[in-house]
Amino acid sequence: MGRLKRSFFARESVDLAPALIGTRLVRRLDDGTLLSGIIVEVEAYIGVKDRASHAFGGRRTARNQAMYDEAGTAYVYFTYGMHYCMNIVCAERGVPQAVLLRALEPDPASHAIMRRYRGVESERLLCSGPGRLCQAMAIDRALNGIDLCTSEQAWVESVQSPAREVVRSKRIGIDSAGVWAKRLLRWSEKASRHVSKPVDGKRSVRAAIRGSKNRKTA
DNA sequence: ATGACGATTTACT
DNA sequence: GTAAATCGTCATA
Repeated sequence: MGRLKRSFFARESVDLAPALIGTRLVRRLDDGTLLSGIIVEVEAYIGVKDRASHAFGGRRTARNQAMYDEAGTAYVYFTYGMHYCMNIVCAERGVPQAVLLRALEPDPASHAIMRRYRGVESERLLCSGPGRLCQAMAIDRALNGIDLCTSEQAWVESVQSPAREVVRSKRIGIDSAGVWAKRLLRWSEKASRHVSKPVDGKRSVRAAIRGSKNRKTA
């Protein structure tokens, strides 16, 4: 359906994050190829108070400057020397809030190309993680700072579909953020098998199988 | 100029 | 479960 407008993104990250679940991220390559997927997992980064945010304490650097731009701006950064992560900037200009896109349910028409970009066969592993989804969607530094409300390279669309059950949990990979590591600022579609990590308190299928085996042999 | 580290992923025990 | 991969970024000097 239609591209989401700036008014959709212009709100607090804790409000935007759950609203993004079930919408569609679309990427248009230079040759016109379209790649897309339904957003099934996101995290909110609350701003200067948020120890886990790149903008903690009001930090403003060459890397995170996009976080201070207007709502609907893409904030893409490089991390661990090999992966990209994509955020959607929100709130008002000058207020560094953003929502990290952590997982997509890839649309079937995109599977073949995503498999090539990712180098894996498993559909489940195509977009189930912030670095994975960027690799699958060919999202890199070049998209940092683009306006998702007007860009021809990437945008977000509303989707008509049955209500998706959304669950909250703790954010991933920010254990060193003190009390902020415990806040429930991650949202994911409960039924999705394309989420990057199981929600708190739920073991992965693999862990459950291993657990039952150990129980029998104990 | 330098060193520690990361909003991750992958392979392996 | 643990560890390696791999390099830009940021704080400190």
